[in-house]
Amino acid sequence: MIVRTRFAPSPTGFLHIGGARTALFSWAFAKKHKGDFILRIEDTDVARSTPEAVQAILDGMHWLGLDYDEGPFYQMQRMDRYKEVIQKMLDEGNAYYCYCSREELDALRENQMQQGVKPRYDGRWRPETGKVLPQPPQDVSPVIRFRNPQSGNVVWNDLVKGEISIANQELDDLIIARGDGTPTYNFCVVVDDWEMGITQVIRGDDHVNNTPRQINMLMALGATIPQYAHLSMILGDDGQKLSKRHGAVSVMQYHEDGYLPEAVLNYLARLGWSHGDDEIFSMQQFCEWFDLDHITPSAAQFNTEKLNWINAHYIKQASAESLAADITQRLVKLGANVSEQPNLLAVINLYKERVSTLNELATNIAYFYQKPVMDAAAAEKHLTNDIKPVIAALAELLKAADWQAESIHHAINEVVTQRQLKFPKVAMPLRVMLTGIAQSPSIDQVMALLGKDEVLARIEQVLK
RNA sequence: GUCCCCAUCGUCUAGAGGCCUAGGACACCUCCCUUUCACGGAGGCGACCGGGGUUCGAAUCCCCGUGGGGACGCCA
Repeated sequence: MIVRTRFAPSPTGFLHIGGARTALFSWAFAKKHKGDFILRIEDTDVARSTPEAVQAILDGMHWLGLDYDEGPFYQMQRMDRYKEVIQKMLDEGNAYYCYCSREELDALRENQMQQGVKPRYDGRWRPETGKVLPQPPQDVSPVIRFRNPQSGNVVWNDLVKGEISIANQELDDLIIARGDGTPTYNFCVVVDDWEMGITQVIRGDDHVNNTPRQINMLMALGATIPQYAHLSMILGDDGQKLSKRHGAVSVMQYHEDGYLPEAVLNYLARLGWSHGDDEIFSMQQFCEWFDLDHITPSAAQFNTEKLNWINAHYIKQASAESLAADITQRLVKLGANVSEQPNLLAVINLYKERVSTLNELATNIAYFYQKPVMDAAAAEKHLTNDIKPVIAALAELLKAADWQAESIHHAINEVVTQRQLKFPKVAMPLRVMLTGIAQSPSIDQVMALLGKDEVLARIEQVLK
């Protein structure tokens, strides 16, 4: 049987890191088995769903390169079909009308909570043989409930968590259609997973408790039960739950912060899944290796430090050419004027092994394209009066120098030898004058790229 | 409260009863490289939640406890 997986977000916000990992695992599972990956937008909560959120999810998936074979399907466009199935369930006695008002239900729930029992519908409108139902009130438009079995257990072998068993007694008759006739989440999922032929449902483990209900409905409909794999959640850097209020960020924020999609993907792949000691691997490799057996059932804490390390790796590995367009944008954002010279590719190559994000890269090389911002502490420490004559002498030598890193190095060495100094004694003030800070790659290479005129101008600026 | 799930270094994890003196990675520390800072290289620190079983033998299986999380909506 062909594998068919799906990612089914509700468009109430951006694609966050947890959703991205769920999508990644579903996607990889389909790829691994040469199956289909389906995108389904669960937008039945009209009040909270927005087109902007749909777009944000699409953007996030596109940035990560998580392409889908089918969809996006929108549940709001499948209303007719849901209503047909509801009618079928009504006809077959698997569903029934319930005329309880919200107030009535609230009171029931509160009462049960107080008594310390699990709040659930008491079945007062559930038809039973020999039972006399109350007279339907005129002013209530009824909801439709699924007639859940009352005995036995629902058992499934979760592909991540192992066997899970829940007693039907713990379940109640859930609402599958609202008073206005629109179907609810648990029902739409059932119809869609069934009719879209989903073979493995890979989703967050906040859905574990929905699974027995869904299985019961699937069985009532005579549908094939898919396999389920419930992924545990991702905690924030601080070990706290990620929520809209606390720490949850869009995957697009990682783009903005200068992370490469391949780094985010690689990091996410290793969060909760492993393949021996392998840490760095391509998505192609991941799709070959991926399986559900090596997913941890426990929650994982997000670790930005490690993401940074992986990102640094991918930046190092990337060609300057592939980074140039992105870096240009970031430089412009920093207010730098990216001109022909110094050559951006050469500058990127000089710096890409030293940074862990693209923002860091852009920030670090900005001084090539705009006047350096002088770090006060560095200036005070290195731009001492006794060194200024030395630099002035060097400037004279440089004026005549052939502008190559090697000849620049020679010029500096000449001054260093003449004055009987250590190399850093000259290199450090130079570094601060030219870059504004006390850290940079080899100063001769920096100077070579910066250009003779600019170097002399910057030295002059400080000396005068 | 009720039900469900989870539990190995600070963090991500390896581990399917003997290969475990518990392995790798990030972080941290030391040293090396060096023109500063990084990068890189070599070392180091550091964990099986507790208690009972089962077994010749348990990080691995079972039970209890503890701790954490999730679910209990006319949200998804």
